Amino acid sequence: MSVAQVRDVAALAGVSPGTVSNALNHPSKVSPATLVRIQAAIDELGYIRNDAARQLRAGTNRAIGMIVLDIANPFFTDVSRGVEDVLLDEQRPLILGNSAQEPRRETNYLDLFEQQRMSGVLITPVGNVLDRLRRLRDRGTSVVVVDRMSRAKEFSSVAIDDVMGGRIATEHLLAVGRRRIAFIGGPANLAQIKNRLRSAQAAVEAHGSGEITFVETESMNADAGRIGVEQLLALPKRQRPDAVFAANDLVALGVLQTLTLRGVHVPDDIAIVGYDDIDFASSAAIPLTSVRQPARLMGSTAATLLLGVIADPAASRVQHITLKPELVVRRSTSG
Amino acid sequence: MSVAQVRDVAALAGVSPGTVSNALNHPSKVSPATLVRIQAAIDELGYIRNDAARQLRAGTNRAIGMIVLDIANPFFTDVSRGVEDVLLDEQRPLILGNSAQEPRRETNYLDLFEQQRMSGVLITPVGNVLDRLRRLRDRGTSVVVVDRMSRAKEFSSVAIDDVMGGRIATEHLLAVGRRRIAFIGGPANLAQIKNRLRSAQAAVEAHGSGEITFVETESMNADAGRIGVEQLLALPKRQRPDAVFAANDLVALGVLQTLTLRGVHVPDDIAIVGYDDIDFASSAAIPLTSVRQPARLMGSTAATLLLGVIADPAASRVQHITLKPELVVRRSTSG
DNA sequence: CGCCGTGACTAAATCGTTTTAATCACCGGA
DNA sequence: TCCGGTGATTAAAACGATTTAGTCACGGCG
Repeated sequence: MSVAQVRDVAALAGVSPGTVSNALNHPSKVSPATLVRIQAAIDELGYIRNDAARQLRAGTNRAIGMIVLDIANPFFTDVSRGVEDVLLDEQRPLILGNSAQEPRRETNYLDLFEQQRMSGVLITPVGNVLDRLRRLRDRGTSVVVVDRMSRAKEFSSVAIDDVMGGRIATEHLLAVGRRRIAFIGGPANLAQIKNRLRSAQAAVEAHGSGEITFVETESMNADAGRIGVEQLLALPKRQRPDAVFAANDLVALGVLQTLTLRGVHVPDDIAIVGYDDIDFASSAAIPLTSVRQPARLMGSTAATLLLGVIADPAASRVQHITLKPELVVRRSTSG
Repeated sequence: MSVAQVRDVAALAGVSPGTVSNALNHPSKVSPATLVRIQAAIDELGYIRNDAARQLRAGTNRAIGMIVLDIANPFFTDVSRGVEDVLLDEQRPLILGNSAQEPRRETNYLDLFEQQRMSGVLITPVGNVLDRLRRLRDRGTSVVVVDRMSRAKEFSSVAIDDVMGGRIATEHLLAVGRRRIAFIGGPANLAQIKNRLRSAQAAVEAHGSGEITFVETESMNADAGRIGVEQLLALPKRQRPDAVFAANDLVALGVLQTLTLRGVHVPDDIAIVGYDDIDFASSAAIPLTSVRQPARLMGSTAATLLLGVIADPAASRVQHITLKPELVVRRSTSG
């Protein structure tokens, strides 16, 4: 009995363990007088409930699990902030997992969440986890997909309109007179990449003049941007693009740095549009024009949606919420 | 029996629940033949162990909890990466909590970890949590303090030598001919700030010429840098510093952006040294000289230390490991 | 006066595993 | 032949809470 248990508290307060449990979980069922006696006993013994035992008997874990693509990307930490905003009020702990875009790690976290019988899971999927998500749902864990329209449409989701994002970025570049646009990002099979690229192409076609080339990268960090833009600089000068549309701001910053180093002027020679509008976009020495994604709002929306499903899994119908991005114009496109 | 349990698996495999448990936890005690039968049954039923029950009986939660100061700061995500590197091999889940420098949130996470009977906790404390940490230890949860020398010396810790960091940054500025140095950061009561500032002052004194002014800020992000440097630009030109030593890279980036906007040349007019050497430091358009902190190494070291304590809480003695920072010179101080 | 409802509390069952102690068959050595 | 040891398995206890089904006293009402 190195650590206090309900029975110790009960003994000290002169009641039964059941009453202590009621005091903790259903205070209205206990008389005010004993309530204070029990509280005093708890304080004196420094009692902390054993959550495993509670969970086993109660059958439910209040915690919410979340799996993000890349915790090093400020965009995702912003999303998690939005989730926390909502969960904190509900007194529900958030367990944050980082898949780092590796399916193996994603699976590890899904295993963990499944073993823990989480009440809910928020996920930006990387691998093919549809079956896993179904199984989670069948076991009573509610699921909401974040930042990616769930393909099977059977899970509620919150996403940001990538088609619109691709369009407004491209239209802006066209409006400031750019015609040869390079889209840098990847891998190409990511839904986000596909949508943004496709709608950029559509925007160019609608405009009637201009062209888009696709420079595919393996990942989406600053190094990828550096490598991608080197390919463009290797081209003969007249074939070079006059604008870069980067798949996210990390890539854009890599591009910006390399161009500056090479003496290419931004935006006069090459304009740059990024994506996400992370904090660093505005603190770059040449502030980045970027497609702002309401990351925090997406997080809080997803969390609210999830709580709804948890409250009544049967009644709540599947919803797909799409938020609108917004172009933030800065010096990198309008010198 | 909506979800499969050990007894279902046992029934299907034609063995007892105890044998299934052994197959899962002590495979060597089970004959190879039944091992495969049990595995087949598990696969067929899609059995997932109930971790609450396991934990209750086994008395131990394999998970490690970690509380960081600010998940939006790349420095801390790097630290967590280092922790993950180690834990992944050990098959131990990492539960990441963000205190966001708010004592209330820190306490929430400590409550959670205590209720869950975590086997270990890594923490960069914000509030006064010494009593809480002691209680955790007394209940069998091992504790290691990260990035801050634990004051009471009773918990093992890993930190990075701030005194040395302040010194090498300052010596570098002096070596490239700077004499009027402004230190921007805060709040002043943070141990890190104190140490870095004090040793910078010591370095100037040792050098014999030069001076340091302290511009205190409320927090340590890009906005703080912008605000801080505006104060300096308001000074008459001859009183302006010729170098800025920023308390971290976020601050430095804010400084850099403002100076560039105002037409002040970096590094000719004002040189800048940052701290942390986050990825964005090198992708800034004028790459930042910065004091590199081995964040990932600190994370992995802390995790290894923690695993040692967990393995044998009694035998392992308290250790305080101090890692060395390293100056990375880039264009912001050497045009 | 008898009955029922109610508020406060308790004893005991229960959650799903892991662990302990026991059983059983089999083998080798004395 | 008997005994001890070993390997594989099982039955049952145990973990620490919550919940269920009472028990008990009390008071109001017909």
